[in-house]
Amino acid sequence: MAESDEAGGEAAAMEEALRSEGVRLTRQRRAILQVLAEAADHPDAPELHRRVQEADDTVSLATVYRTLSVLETKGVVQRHAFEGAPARFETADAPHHDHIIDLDSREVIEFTSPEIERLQKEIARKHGYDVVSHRLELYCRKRR
Amino acid sequence: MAESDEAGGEAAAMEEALRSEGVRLTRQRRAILQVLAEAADHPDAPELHRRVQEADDTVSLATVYRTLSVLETKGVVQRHAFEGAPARFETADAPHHDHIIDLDSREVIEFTSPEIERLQKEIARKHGYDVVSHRLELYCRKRR
DNA sequence: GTTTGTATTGCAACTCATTCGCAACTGCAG
DNA sequence: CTGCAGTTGCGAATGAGTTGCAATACAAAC
Repeated sequence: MAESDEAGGEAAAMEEALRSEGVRLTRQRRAILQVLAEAADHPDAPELHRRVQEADDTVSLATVYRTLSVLETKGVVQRHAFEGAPARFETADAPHHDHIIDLDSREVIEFTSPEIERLQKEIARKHGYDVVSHRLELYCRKRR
Repeated sequence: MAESDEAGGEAAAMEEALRSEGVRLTRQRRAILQVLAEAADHPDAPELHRRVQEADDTVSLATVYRTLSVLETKGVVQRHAFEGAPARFETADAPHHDHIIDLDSREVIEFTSPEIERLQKEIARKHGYDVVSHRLELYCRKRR
């Protein structure tokens, strides 16, 4: 069970990070962290809620939203608001990356491009700005 | 009055485009097109509504939304949903471009980068995809 | 011009994702 | 163990945008 082992480790690491930030660890938050650590995809809040309830059906959707906000401000998860859809979440353990969204399956593929990052900084500087954050999404269809 | 002249011409061009698409031109739509043509910024729907009402206070917000949808599907305006804010609109007369969003003033600056476009296509192809559309936004602060 | 059939409008009610108020509960520092 | 500030569940509220419906107004045909 390599996957759940890793997920367990990841969840533990996130708990540690939160504890050191003074965030209280409740039963609900542990359950949510666990589900997030296990998720290989980019679930939205209701889907996360569904999965969490399989382990603990006392967790409310409001708490899922509230917890996601806390986790986001603590840098433990990332929120992505893709076009025309509710926000989706992923753990922030992987280094920065951008996304390809499959328009047919809604599947999300991650990619990085140091070259694009460099160009972005360059463009911003040319306009007198520093990049604080950016969003790059490619809405795609399978090539055939 | 170079600006309003241009705006007049742009509004007329949009009307023409719509007429040829079989879109009925109402008083309300003309007023909205006029305001859009005059806008140098990227207003959101309520702001557009405010401006339209200065010329014709019978136009409702619902009609502004409905008209924007029509204009978008006809390719006459572009909708941009920047992070944490209602959608903003601009006429689709200019060629494709991406955006820098000033986090302090909320001002929007347009830019293009053929180089980034090229890299995007390349990355998508590498993953077996064709890019249908994309979104690239740089959230920035003035450099100092 | 007048008629006419359909597209469009204004209004208010509705949706959807997300947030909030509040009383009850519970981690966890002491 | 206690105490209490941080959390939770519930349902109500929010904000952006959409929609049903009856009234209206384009614009094509007379």
